[in-house]
Amino acid sequence: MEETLINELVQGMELTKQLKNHLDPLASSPESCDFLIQKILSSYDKALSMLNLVGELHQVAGILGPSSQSSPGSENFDPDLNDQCPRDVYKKRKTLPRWTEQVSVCSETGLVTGDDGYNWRKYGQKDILGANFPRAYYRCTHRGTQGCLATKQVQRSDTNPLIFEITYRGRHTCIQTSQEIPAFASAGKEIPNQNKGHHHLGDGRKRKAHELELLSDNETGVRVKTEATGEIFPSFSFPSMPIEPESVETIIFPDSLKENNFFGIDAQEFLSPKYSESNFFSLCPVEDFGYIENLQNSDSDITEIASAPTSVTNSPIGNLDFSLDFDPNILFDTSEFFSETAERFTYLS
DNA sequence: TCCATTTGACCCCA
DNA sequence: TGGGGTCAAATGGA
Repeated sequence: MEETLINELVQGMELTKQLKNHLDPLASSPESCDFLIQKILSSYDKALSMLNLVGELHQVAGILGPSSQSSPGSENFDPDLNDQCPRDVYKKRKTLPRWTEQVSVCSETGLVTGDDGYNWRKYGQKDILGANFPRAYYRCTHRGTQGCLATKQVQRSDTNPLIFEITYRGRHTCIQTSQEIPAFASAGKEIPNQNKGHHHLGDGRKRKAHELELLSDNETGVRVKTEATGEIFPSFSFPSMPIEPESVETIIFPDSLKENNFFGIDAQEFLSPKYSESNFFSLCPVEDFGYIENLQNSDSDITEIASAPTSVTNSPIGNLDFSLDFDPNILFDTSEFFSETAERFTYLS
């Protein structure tokens, strides 16, 4: 916790320095300055939130075992969990912190891929009563090996099909290797314009990590606006460290990022008879920058979130192949920043 | 062969 | 008792 807190503060300081450099009107755009300001505010906000979270984390630590707090990201596997009766397991899971994100996309958007930096495995999908779209259930890949209890649920909003609600439950107690959390800066450089991309990670395996993708036959561009204010600005969050359980966040892809070709993107056909009528998209949430790192797709990724169990290949959305390559130099020195971010993700997990 | 996804069945709780 | 959440066998892809 302390280390993470320090990281946040250090990051805020670094960003402030970068912002200072950007204050030169000839060297920077107003968008990038806004972006940096938001990042700085976010860092300090999270640092403050961490201080307020201490009590909660103690509570969680009591549930998961002492190691979950004293050494986040280390061996936090609760050996008793698997041996417990199902009732106890359910009780534990119920007490895990939970928070929700709403990921929205504007209609003219293209595909956005990425993930939150963690490896998720889908373990179920269910039709929810009263909901037009099924809910997908994911859990951390490291559940078996490290006992990480983090799960998430992804469901498309009924009221606005362009909004996905992602409910996270439990914090990651697993160790995400550096290969699994590549630096964001590498995303734009190492994964440019991939066709039907299969992105190899450190372990050499293809990884299907993105839970949402956005498909469109229109020009790619993602913009997210906060529901509360409608204000459009770069807003990234760290669901790994929720400010408070049950909080709802909206992830926004700023125009500035779009203009800077922020995302390396692949698109693929979206196949679903149930949702093809409205050209449904699937997109990946971007939590901080860690989300954007693993840009990949697979044939199954799209359907796993938003498709009906029985898919038909009559989607009006054709094979798409577009990309947005982010030039990290436009905004700041990403290598340093994202290495810190990766470290923080590892730590938080 | 390994791993991820699918999906029907089961369990728990309101 | 029904719905939400999870399990686990079957299946498929690399």
